[in-house]
Amino acid sequence: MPDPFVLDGFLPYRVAVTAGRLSREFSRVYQERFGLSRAEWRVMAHLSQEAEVSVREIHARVDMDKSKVSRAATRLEEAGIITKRISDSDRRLVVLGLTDKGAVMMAELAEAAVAYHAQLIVRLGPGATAFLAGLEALGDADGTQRHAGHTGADQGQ
Amino acid sequence: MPDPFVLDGFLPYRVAVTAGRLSREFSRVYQERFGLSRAEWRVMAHLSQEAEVSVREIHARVDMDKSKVSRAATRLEEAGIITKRISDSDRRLVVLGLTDKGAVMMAELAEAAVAYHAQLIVRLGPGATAFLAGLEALGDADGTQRHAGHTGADQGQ
DNA sequence: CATGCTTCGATGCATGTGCAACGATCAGGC
DNA sequence: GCCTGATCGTTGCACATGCATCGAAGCATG
Repeated sequence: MPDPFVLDGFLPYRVAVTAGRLSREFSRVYQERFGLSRAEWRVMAHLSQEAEVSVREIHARVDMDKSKVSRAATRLEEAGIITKRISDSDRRLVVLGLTDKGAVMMAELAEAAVAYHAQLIVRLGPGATAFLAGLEALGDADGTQRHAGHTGADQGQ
Repeated sequence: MPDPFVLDGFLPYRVAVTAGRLSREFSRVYQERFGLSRAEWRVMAHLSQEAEVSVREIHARVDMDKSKVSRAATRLEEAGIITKRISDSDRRLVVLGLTDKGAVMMAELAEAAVAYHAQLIVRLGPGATAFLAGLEALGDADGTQRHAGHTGADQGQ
């Protein structure tokens, strides 16, 4: 993209479109199969990484407002997929954890995720490593700029 | 990402987070300066590429529901930034165009966009080309799978 | 022209979302 | 202990979003 503005080459635009497509593509797995929303899937995914995660941790690490995390957690709890309990060390914290039912679901989801990811790597071909490095570069650069509090802006949609 | 599922390495997740960050970062320009929403900015951006664009064209080319495009266009028209008129050749089509005021705005926005894009290229360093190729690969692969009508699913998050 | 089918854009409606409170809790100074 | 300020999660509210639907218009066939 030289001087004139060319939308099709504008990076935020292209990344957003790609993100939307990938997200939508994979969403079929958790939506059609388990009826999970995207927010719910993200909470589940975090729980698959660590047995117990607080709402705050999820909120801090990704593009999800804390109210979004909170509501997703409530829905998942009502569905018997996760548990919510007050932390012993800090009673302001709400600690989330998978139920047995949730663990079974997550195992299946993880399998599907790994398969989908492998498929994407194939699409990327030999440039996969460079692509990941690019994401890192963009993400880190942003991390450098952010500091105190957060801007309050919102999600990508 | 080998066998176990690792969220931090999951591509749809990483791309979505990066997209959100870039989008939010650049959104300050059009939000704080012109009070545009993201949807409105996208419509404007399309109009900067071609003098006249129909709602359909914007909807077809990106992750925007036609109702989203329609409403964004209505707001922009009310703000005196764009014009809407019925196409002569096909009276179902609504053709959008920038007003003088809109053109001035877009000129400034384009300048900011070009500057921001250049900044991102710097962040990417020598891997920029490979990163763009990766986006292409992911996007095209998806494009290969889509064919007749569209799935109906929309927008990310 | 008449008929049936498709496409475009707008709109009603239910739901999701971000943001700003708010209560509860914690940490620190005194 | 008491007070002040900060942090965490929830909730109210206004608004955006997606989806289904609708009317208007095109397009094809006869």
